[in-house]
Amino acid sequence: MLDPRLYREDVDTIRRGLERRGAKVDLDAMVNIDIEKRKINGSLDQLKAERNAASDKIAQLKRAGNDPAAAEAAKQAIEKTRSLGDEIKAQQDKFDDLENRFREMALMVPNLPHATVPEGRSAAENKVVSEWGEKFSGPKPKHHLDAGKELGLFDFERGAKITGSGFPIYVGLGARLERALLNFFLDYHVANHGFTEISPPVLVNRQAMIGTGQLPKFEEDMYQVAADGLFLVPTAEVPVTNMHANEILDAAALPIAYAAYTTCFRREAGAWGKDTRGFLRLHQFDKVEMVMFTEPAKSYAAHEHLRTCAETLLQKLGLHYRVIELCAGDLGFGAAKCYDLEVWAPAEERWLEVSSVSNFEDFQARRANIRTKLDGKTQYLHTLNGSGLATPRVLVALLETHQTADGGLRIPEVLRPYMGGLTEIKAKKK
RNA sequence: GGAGGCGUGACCGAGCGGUUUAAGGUGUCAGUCUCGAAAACUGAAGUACGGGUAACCGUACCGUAGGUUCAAAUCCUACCGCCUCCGCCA
Repeated sequence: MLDPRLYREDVDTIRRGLERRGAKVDLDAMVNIDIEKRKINGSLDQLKAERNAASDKIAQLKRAGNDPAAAEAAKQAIEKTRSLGDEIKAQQDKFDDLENRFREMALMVPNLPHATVPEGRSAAENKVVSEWGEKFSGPKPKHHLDAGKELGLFDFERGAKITGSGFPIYVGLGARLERALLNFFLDYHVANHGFTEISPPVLVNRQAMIGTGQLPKFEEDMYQVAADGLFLVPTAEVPVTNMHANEILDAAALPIAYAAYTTCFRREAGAWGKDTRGFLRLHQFDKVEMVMFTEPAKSYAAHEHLRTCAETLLQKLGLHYRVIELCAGDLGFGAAKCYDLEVWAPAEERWLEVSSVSNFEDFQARRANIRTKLDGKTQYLHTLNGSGLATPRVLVALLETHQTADGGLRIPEVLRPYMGGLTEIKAKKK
């Protein structure tokens, strides 16, 4: 959520920011509601002040006790004040209605892009910031689906049988490899990057989903448990950020850095037909998410730090990747600035997004009411998060990058301790 | 699932219709004392919105949402959360 004061004091800033994003919002309607709301608020406050004064007088008269004249005066005052209550109630209802309408609209307004975010309307205009490692050379490896199937690492057909498409089953060494990746990610962040490990619920309530910005706008992308009014998390960002909702965090404890592994659930409602084959777009996948809470002045340094944390993992896995800086038009709903990490898949012959590192500034903190006391002032802090990392696409890149000549898979050194020392998943002899 | 208890400021905790301006304590900040610190003493200090150049004034906020009343932290209803006991299951 944006600072509500902006709608009164500097609508142009909002207008410009939304234009950069290409977001359509009826700002004029919001401004008008706000003006009307304030008008009513003024007269409402006045009415309440009158009533309070009258009530005080009544209290005084009553305290006079046995004086019959005072008792009579009190009776009359009560009679006179009664109608005030009705008027207050009517005005209050009008005010509440306007406020609710404003809030509903405000929750649908995306964050404003940071000044450093490049201009652009779509992913085509994103900027490549850096590239690490060398482009795969040599004969084109087998496609990850074929390679994985031959090695017996996963089973899409049976996953579809018990649930539907987009819900793969990991089998044998495939399951272990996935678990190895997650353990490596988590252990590495905790041991080397100072993150505290969190294992949160994967079902959350509506308020949490609003707090991080998934709702109300993206309800159709979320899996719901209707009977309990709960949602399956699309990312650990939701429970881990909202952990601190309605709290005032000790400034001395900042920055707070959490790393959380959860399964993630996404309906991908708007993505029919896109990447439906294989691992590239799943309804259920596993991810380690990094979440940070910082004081406002330090969030951009933290943003770079998070990006580095995610990059390190890819380097340790020996994967060729690049860093993308999203342009204004491609930014996610709540992000003020965002880097994507894309890993190269040599058989797929394209870059695959494996991490999205975003700074939300105070956008989520306002929604979830997460504050800190800084220099004697209570204020919203900044939240950030980034994947570190998501397994399916990393697995794809591993299968295609570290494939042996006969279709086996070399296990990167950092994963071997998690694979019982295994150095290679060998191709089955024909 | 059944019965009972409890949700109050950064934290603990009193208040259970009207001088509440939410007592008291802890913690925080400033001052006195001290070479400096601790202790002690004195004082300051909530958040949001609106009005005003400002001092300040008004309004709202005691888990959440309704209700009763001239007036609600206080009474009523529902919901949420926590605790205790019982039952059931691991």
